[in-house]
Amino acid sequence: MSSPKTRTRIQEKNRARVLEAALDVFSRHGFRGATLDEIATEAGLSKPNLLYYFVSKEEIHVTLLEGLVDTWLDPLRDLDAGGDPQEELLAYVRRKLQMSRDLPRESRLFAQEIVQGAPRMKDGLATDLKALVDEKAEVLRGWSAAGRLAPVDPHHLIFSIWSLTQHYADFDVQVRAVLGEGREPIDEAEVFLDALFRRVLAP
Amino acid sequence: MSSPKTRTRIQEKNRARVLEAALDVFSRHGFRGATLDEIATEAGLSKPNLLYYFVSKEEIHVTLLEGLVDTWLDPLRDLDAGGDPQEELLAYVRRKLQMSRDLPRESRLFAQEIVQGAPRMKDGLATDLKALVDEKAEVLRGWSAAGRLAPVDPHHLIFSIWSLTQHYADFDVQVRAVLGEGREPIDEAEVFLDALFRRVLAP
DNA sequence: CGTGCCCTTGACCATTTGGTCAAAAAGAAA
DNA sequence: TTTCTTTTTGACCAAATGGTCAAGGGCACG
Repeated sequence: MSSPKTRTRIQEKNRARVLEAALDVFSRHGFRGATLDEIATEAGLSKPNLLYYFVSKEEIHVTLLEGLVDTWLDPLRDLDAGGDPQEELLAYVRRKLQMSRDLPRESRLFAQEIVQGAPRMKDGLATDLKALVDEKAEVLRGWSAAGRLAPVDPHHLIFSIWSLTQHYADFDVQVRAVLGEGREPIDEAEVFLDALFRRVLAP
Repeated sequence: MSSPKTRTRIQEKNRARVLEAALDVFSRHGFRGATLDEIATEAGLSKPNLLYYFVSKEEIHVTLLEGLVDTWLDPLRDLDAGGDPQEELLAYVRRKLQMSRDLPRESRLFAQEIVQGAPRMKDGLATDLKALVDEKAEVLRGWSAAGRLAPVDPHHLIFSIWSLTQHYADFDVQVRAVLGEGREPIDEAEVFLDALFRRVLAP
């Protein structure tokens, strides 16, 4: 009945501008640290105008987060139980690293939400996320049992992939500070992580 | 001359209480998201009283961060160039994981500062941190060259240790949500990471 | 026990913040 | 062009925020 479907061209465009600006601001300062003024300015709208498209600061944040979860899990969904275990997992690592390269703000937004205790998405974690991870963990367990993959805890293996790839987006400043100028962190990470996981995954 | 050394017992005690409370609040909400009122309340002091011990919100944050850097790097300093490569590095992993267990708030405070671009500690990163890491990276390179350690990029190896261990403090909510109740993430991580790094480090 | 210093606080302040509202401006439809 | 709806905004508001200040309370020490 009251499905919020039909959107004007203007609505479509301005909501997108708001979300784009909000992604920038939220990912830099976290939810509490972000201000509507800053988002509005960066979106090129007045504050009341911004609140014409989203009823509250929280709605913007939640909208952003919701849109993000799927994007975030897609690479894991693509893991094919019918494929070659090592190649499937190495491809997953590559896809996740690619996301750190292409969507660093999204990664940091996500990271901040989790670090701060995920007050606005705990449900999603314990349901959707857990369900998908459990499913894929079962696949990994099967591979291990069949001797096609090292006998490692599948959940922690998945954590290790998340952690190692997202690190290059979330801790970018630190990584660059330590490596010094002239080095391209993620290019190097691609080589490093490929070698690392080849060793880790071999049966 | 104007060294801020001599501190009353009361000063010592109340500064400590403030820092303790601030650690809690900053690690939960980040710098901008934290409020003096919240810190004051949690410290059991009035706001003006709090500002008697620290001149500003920023000074509290900086004090916290400064005190943290050393603690954070100590485990790496302990890496002994004279020891057995694999055992030295595995011990480093264990020490870092122990810090995730014992000092999760400190880890999250640190993480938030980095994720937000390290506006209050960029210098420290590019100087102190880089210097120590470069030094230890040289040790690792030597080990690799001598065939006592896998031939991996030493900087990225160190990043991988940071990332994999701190993940269990910083992303605790997510890890627990995915694992479900009744599992002790860091206990499991100890086993998992030991196995992982044995494979990664072997020459 | 008095004196001087350290500590504490209630009252206060300017600014910022998330959010409202009525009215004007700009489209869209006729 | 007229009418009706969608967008946009200036003015406004209550609450929160970082921070100040003068005055009162406590404590140590002679």
